Amino acid sequence: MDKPRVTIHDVAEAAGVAVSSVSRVLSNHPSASPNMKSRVEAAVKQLGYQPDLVAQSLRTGNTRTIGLLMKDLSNPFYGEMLTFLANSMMSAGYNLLMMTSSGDAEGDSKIIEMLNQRRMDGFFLATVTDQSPLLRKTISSCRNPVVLLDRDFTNLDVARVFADHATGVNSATKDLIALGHKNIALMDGSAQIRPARERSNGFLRAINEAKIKNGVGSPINGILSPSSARAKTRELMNLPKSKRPTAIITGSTYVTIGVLEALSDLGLSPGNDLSLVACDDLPWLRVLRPRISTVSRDYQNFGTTAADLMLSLLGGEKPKTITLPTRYEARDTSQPV
Amino acid sequence: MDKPRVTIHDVAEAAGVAVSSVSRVLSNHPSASPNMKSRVEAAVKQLGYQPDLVAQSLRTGNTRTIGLLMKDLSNPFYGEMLTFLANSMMSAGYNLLMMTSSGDAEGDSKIIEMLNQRRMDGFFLATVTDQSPLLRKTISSCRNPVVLLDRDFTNLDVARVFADHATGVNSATKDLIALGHKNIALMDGSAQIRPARERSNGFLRAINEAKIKNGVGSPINGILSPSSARAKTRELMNLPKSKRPTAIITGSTYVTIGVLEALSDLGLSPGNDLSLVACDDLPWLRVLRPRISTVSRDYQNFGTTAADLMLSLLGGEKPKTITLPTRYEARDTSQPV
DNA sequence: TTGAAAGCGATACCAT
DNA sequence: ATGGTATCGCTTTCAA
Repeated sequence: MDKPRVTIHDVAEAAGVAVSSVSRVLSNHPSASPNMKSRVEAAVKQLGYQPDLVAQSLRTGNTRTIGLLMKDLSNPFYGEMLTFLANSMMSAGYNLLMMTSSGDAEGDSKIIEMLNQRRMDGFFLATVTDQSPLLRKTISSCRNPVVLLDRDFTNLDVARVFADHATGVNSATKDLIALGHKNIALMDGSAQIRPARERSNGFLRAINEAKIKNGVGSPINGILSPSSARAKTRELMNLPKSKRPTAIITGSTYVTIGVLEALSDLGLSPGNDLSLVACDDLPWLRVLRPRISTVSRDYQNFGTTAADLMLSLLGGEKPKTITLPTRYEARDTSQPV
Repeated sequence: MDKPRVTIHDVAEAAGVAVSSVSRVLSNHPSASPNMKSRVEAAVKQLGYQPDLVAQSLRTGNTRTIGLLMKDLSNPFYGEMLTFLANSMMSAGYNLLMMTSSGDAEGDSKIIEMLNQRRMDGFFLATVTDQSPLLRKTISSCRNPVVLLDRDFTNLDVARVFADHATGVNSATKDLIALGHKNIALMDGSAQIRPARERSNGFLRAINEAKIKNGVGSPINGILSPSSARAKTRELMNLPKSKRPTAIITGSTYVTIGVLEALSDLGLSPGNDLSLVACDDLPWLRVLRPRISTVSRDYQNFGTTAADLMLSLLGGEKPKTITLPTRYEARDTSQPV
């Protein structure tokens, strides 16, 4: 039942050679006679020896493991993206130690420190905020390569993968304006992280360029669940007609779900009673009727790009920032006022 | 830039004490004078010392890390569930090393071996199949506690968390039969894993008890993507009327999406032209109209139950199997023939 | 080509 | 209560 662990010493003994020789054979060192090789390999096979990766890490100083921190594995976009990230890293021989964010900067900071203590070879970070000086400092203390996933700590010598949310939302907003909308609501999550800020930027740029005064006012941030999106939407739709939005742009999937629920509550139909653009084009959106207009990003591309970037850093290259496109696609719910 | 790592030796030297004393203070050993304590703590603080967890693992033999293997992080149910699993384990002081399945038994077997070499303190496994002797053998060689996530390797001394798919699907099927359906199709994923098999069982039990001969025949397995579900559905709906299903039960989210796409292609509306029951009640289903009948399981419950079970095993308790309920909820798409 | 031994950074036993 | 030292399992330098 409790078989003893077989170590490199056992192999050496069984083969009648020194441990250093065993190590050489196992790591394909050039100087190893065919005879030595076969003896060691026979012993390895016979004993079913498997190297202890913890000991190996302590000695060599690298773990071949990348730490990953993100807020929320249940976020559909990140879930999809992660599959590709993980697969790319795995086929390059790296593993992922995944941590879910605690929800605040102090907690995330602690997690990153822990990953450091575990000697991670690299870090993928999607922290809960990118505006915290504490987190900024903790990240700067990471001894190994860092790739930020759509987070924008400034003046940090790390790599970044961005999605160009601003351009996509800007196109969407411009299209809605061209369709005659003057009361457009952007409902989004936390402005503590880059994506929501970028969407705001793209949105406001279009509003300002068109020189309309947007009846709804500024982007609405801090909506973190379907239920709060639902409540907020009902509130908006009950405004006096002059301030009531004729179009809504939803920044995240959770918001989209809540908005759709609210519209259903109110007996309003998107595309008909108001226009709607959703950010993130997930599979289930394809089965909704009417077809909802979207601003989409490619999660496969995001995942593999982040992995490639990490691998280049591990290979000694310099950190850089890569921005991936987003695309506005008008469907049934982009309609004239 | 490349600051040297500060070790326990550095702390000992700075404090003018022995390394063993530093270790004692850090692990709250009873015999440590207040004076010693304060000297060490001062040195730790001054140097910013943080223990090396790799070295610690090698010495103590435990990593406080649980290995996790699953097919597909993008599977929405597992994504949601994982959040709760991860949070529970983290608050108990454990981390998760997450691996995505390679797609075949050999690959999964290799991954589990690797996790073993990394000295994981435990294993959460949702392998790509639970019918492989190779995998069975590899799992039995795990030295630390194993919790199977809805996988059913028999005669293995490990813990299991099951969802009672059979009962939920059985209720759904019975309801459809009561509504007059005699041609019911169950479309599902791989029968290599327990969930699809259980759904088949629950389905067939209802069919046989009702003594109807189901026009569609046996459950349809092996549907792994929306596109193949879409193709299969079109094929079914083009059958001669006597064999054409009047109701469909979809075993997974991917299948549900594909079926809905196909129905849209064919100009058929669920609830009206045929009945439909979907397994797994995800948030976005709530915004579809008509409301789709579902067989649901509680992902939060699944995640925390799995975590609690693992923690009990780590605490020395015996492995057991826990089965969690599923629930059939009739909505707008369970209609009379 | 091969073996002996030092060392990675901790913990814990054994003296004192 | 404290210090010295063996040990965890491996890699790598240094001699032979």
